[in-house]
Amino acid sequence: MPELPEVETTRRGVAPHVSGATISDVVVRDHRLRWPVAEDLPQRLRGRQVSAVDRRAKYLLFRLDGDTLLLHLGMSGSLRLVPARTPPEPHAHLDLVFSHGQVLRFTDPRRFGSVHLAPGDGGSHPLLARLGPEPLGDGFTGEWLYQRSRGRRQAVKAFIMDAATVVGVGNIYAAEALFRAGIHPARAAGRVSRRRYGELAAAVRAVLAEAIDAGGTTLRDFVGSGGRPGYFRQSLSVYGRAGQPCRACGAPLRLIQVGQRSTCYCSGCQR
DNA sequence: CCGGACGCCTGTCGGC
DNA sequence: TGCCGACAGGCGTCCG
Repeated sequence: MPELPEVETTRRGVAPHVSGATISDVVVRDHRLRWPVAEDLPQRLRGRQVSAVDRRAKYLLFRLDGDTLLLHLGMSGSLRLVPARTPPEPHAHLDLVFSHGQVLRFTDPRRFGSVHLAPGDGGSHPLLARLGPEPLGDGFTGEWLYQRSRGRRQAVKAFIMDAATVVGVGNIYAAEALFRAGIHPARAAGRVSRRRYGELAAAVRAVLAEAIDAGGTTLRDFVGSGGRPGYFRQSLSVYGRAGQPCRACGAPLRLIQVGQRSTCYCSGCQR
């Protein structure tokens, strides 16, 4: 489900309700996530205060005193704030129960999500240690993409979906950014010019920022922490529109496989 | 080092 | 109606 805009939407929804709140209990209904939930997680979290909720890549970071709880939503995960004693729906695997009476509930049918408690700011955790720059931060530029891509034969779409290149760009927003930049998704990363990487970096930033403003993209079941869907879907130019006419040139949008992922693009607008 | 394939899960949808 | 395969917003790991 979630790429960076959906995770950021979740963060913004959750943070005001849990920042400064104390975890009174942790309920783990199913330990079988992407990695098994640590058996001692409840005892290590109980009684601790959340000072802030941050985000790095697609991870939510719950700041505790000296530690950080890393939470990844995987493909189908979502976080909801619900009143205490709300009966759990199917796949509600984890609850953080707060002393103020609200429960932060993690629901994830496919169980590709994960929860880890890491020391310090979490930055040295193996899952975070090798991540590339944030797309909305200063470290992400066309020049960075250009330098990093020299000599690489990998498709440019797979290249920008690699978290070592830039974090947070998944299948939807990679397709959208490439459309905006006019770059064919299967073009070798090493054969994209410096000028076009400048345009691609700008397109990635713009599409992510717009999607955040819209509360993310809801394809089926994504909802923000308050239960509202994102409405960026109506702004998608290519993702999910195979066979439909390009809004720019009218040509039917094509569907191909790039790096084992379905990829929609316009053969007229993207070269 | 690089890049491609695979696997982890459940739910949904289209075709027969 | 039922079954069956394909596919889905991610990503770590393995292998050549």
